Amino acid sequence: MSDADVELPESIELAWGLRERPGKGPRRSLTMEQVVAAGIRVAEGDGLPAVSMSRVAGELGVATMSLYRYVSAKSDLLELMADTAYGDPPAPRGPDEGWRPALARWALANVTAIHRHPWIRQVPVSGPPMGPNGVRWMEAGLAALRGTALRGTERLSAILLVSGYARYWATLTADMTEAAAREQLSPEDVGMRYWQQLARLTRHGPYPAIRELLAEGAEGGDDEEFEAEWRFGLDRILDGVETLIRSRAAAD
Amino acid sequence: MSDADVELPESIELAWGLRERPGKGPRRSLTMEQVVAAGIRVAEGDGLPAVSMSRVAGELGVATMSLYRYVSAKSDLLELMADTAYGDPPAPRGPDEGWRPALARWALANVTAIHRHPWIRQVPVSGPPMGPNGVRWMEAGLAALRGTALRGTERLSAILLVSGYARYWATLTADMTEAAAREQLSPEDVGMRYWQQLARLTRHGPYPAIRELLAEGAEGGDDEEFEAEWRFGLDRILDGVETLIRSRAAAD
DNA sequence: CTATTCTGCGTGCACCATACGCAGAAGATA
DNA sequence: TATCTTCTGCGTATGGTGCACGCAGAATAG
Repeated sequence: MSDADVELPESIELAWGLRERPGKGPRRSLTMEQVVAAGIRVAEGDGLPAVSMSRVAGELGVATMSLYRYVSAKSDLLELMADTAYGDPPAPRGPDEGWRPALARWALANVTAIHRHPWIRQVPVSGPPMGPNGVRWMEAGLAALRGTALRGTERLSAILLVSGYARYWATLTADMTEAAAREQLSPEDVGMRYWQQLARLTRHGPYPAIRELLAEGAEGGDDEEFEAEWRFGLDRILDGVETLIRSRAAAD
Repeated sequence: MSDADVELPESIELAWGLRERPGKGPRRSLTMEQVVAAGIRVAEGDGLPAVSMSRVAGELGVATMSLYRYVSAKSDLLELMADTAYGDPPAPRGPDEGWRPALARWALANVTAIHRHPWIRQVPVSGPPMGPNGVRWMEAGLAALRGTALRGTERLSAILLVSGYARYWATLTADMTEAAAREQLSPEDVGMRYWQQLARLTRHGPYPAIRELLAEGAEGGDDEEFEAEWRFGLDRILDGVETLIRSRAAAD
């Protein structure tokens, strides 16, 4: 099975620059980068819902349908936008760096990337990463675990786990921040309000565990608290990975 | 601060049945349940994109705009649909059941719920759970961790972590299954094809960790392999939680 | 019996993704 | 140089979308 003739989706080939310019026909007046950049500009300014084909085309001064010469559907454009927005992965694991701090850095970089472009989280994921940056992030994540006793598929599962958590976390916090901004409140207030609402809903009825939680005093959301909750989840995952690595190492 | 007068979003109040029928005016001809059920029926049959206000209204034999007497925006309807589709949480932790099997059951129930209604994963989450079922699931998750040495916020973080992973995992597998069905392939083939595509893209260039992974033989996706990867992630998380519980217990 | 309030819903608006096909540009071939 | 082939941008058209607005009439309160 030779890899040379594996078929690739059109927009992926374009994004990787694997497409030779066809001999005939007029020159293209746009580049893929320009189209994607225009989409990002719109999303950055007015949010993902504002990204319509006509709006993006307007941004570039071309007709709406011209975009379909670069992208086979809107979803393609969105995917490429997300890939571009992730940007460069964090620096690879240094020679003296352990897998754990390296993976923690990688996880944080995931969160930062989403927070820098909050609209990313609304781009529906439609499969494993194939864009140039997505693959580079994958490489960086796997590199953090090189040399450990983990098998290949386990390494992959581990970084999928971490990135899933990071995405989930970034989504949650970005949602709260946006809700707060929309209603001219502080994020702390939004958190507080949620606890009050939950308290009202669960005051009566079979919710002992929730009431126990609320009674403990729900200090809802100053910045350190946020940070602490992120660390909590991440540390749980990394502890789990460490447990496995140790047991693997002990078995050899 | 009395909880009694905390303001709640309109559709939430309606869903919890906290709204007394106003004296005046004509009787409503529909119930919230009917509207939500109609939306679910459409999503179930033709996918979430097919859920338009007019389509749902048609399903009920009423005019499009009538729905807005029950729901303040389409996003409200989607949220309520998701809440309803989650259905009953799994059975609470039994008296002889440890926290770990209980939480594992809860995690699996999350996955099952999404797989049973795959469109759920395309409903954008816009905040912490407030629907009746969402809160009940929360209660069940917290209950699994009652009696452990964990603090309240830690318990919450832990179940958020688990449910985030479950959602992420269910999304990934559902995406693959749908892609396979759409192209008349088996899920194994779709996985295999991805590895081939990745191999082609990373054949040249700075991707040593990925090539190492691919060289190890990427047995892509029979059912046990799937199951094993799910267990991998879940066990990592639970190991992490266990580590913390042990250290807390030792400290006392 | 009247005033009030809430109902379902018809109309209208702005906007959306994208199928189709055409005129003309550019290189390939003769 | 002339013709052919292919690819370009894009105008037009289709069949949707969510939802603001306001009206006629139903039901209850006083």
